[in-house]
Amino acid sequence: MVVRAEAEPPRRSGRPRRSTREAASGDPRSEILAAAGRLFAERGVGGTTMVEIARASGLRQSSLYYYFRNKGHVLEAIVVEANRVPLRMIEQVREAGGPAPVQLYRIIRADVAALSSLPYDLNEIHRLAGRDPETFTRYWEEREQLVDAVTQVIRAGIDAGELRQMHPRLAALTILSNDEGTQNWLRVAGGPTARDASATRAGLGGTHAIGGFLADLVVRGLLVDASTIDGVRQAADGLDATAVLDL
Amino acid sequence: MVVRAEAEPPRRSGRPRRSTREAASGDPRSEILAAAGRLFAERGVGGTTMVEIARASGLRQSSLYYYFRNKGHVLEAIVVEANRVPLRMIEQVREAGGPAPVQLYRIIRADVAALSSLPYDLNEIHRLAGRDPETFTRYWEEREQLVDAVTQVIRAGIDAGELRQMHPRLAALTILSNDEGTQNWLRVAGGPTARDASATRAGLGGTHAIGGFLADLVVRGLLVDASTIDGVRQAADGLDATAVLDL
DNA sequence: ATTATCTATAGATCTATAGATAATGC
DNA sequence: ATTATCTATAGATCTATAGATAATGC
Repeated sequence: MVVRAEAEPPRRSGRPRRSTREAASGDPRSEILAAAGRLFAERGVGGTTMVEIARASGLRQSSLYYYFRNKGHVLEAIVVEANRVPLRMIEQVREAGGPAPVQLYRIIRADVAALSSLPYDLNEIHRLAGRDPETFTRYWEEREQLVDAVTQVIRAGIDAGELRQMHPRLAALTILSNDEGTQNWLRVAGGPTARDASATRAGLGGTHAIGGFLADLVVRGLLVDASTIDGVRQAADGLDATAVLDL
Repeated sequence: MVVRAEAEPPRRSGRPRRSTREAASGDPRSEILAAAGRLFAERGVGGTTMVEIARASGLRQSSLYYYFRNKGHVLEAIVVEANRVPLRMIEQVREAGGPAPVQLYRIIRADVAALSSLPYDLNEIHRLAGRDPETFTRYWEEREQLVDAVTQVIRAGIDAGELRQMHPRLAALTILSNDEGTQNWLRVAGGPTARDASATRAGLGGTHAIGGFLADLVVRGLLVDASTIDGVRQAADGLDATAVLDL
């Protein structure tokens, strides 16, 4: 009898892969999605082929069809996550409570960080999801929830007299689109290559600093009394350092 | 393959088109670029074929190659315009002079309007231009000029004590990316269909109002004395109503 | 037997070139 | 003759299915 050398985690069976390089992380489904996400972000969905996704996940092209009916379904699986991350984040912030401006500050900063760690370009997801509403119904519903949640925080701030009188939904949409715009230039910032981009990010103080700058700018712009921004920032930092550090 | 020189009168000869529908506006080159721009924005570059571009410009697929060597060159021709419009606009604003915050206000509002009238998605252009720096050298140079111009306005404002102490380039990048983020949601805002999007735009007061909101928000966030925003807005409106109305 | 992969391939594009053709201009 | 378009098509993909195969599990 041969003694098995390694402890086997969620061991699968089936014919072994030809290519041993790549992959090896978790389950193939997730590997495929991760690889596809990276490629979609880099080359766009239309510019990415199943062969490329396969190669990037250590499989042969046809093996992808064991997990996904076609490229559209790969995209859909990715997109489902797109709103989830920010949505969960906002809920946490709202549960933690505190004044509306503080919540807003934390939401913006966390959103920038969350978006810039996404493996794909949200703006492209928007475009694609807009083109095929049938498939992406769920996406648009959750997107709506996201806008609603931010709108409510803003409305609460207005009612409390902390934020200026304004159109809350317009403000919410503007804020979210600012975050997404920021994600976009964090991706390409400063020039063509990824090296330049990360150098620029670093030069400007990193994602956290950039998100902080945007949060500062926006919240200050919304406050009735702009001079209270320092207190808001400190309160937001305080909370970040404890309850929701993991964001 | 004879490429036509930069002729001045729009000459008309050659075999007649099969399809009389569509086109007919100016020279074929511009028609192709306009059609391609629309399609690229809608479906992405990778998701657009030469057949589709041809059909949309009233030609047969192969006829496109009379004007452009390949799809990449069509894209390049479009991209060249991408920074030009905002760049020209910023120059005009700077020439018109006035306090930095007023200039900034006008730049933001005009930029949002300019971007949302572009026939393609700037964010995708960024991504594509980032992937092929060789072809898009000119694009990145002009993009850099754009960032520089805004940076200088901000620096002037800081020096004059009108704007808060901050990292001018970070602020400039943030502002430009906000404008672009706004373009993006103006495109898809509120949901899947174009009808919804324009309804949402209208419901929120139109492009001008949205740009105004963003300008208000950002400039207020940057001002040393936030209460001066009303004067800034009025000054910006005053100038808009005279010198640079055409923006 | 079940599972996860592979190889092979048809059918469907899509690109880019070659060469024909229908106008106007000389 | 020159120009702008057309038709036709080779060659290059790319997708998605069929069917084979190599593991483990029973």
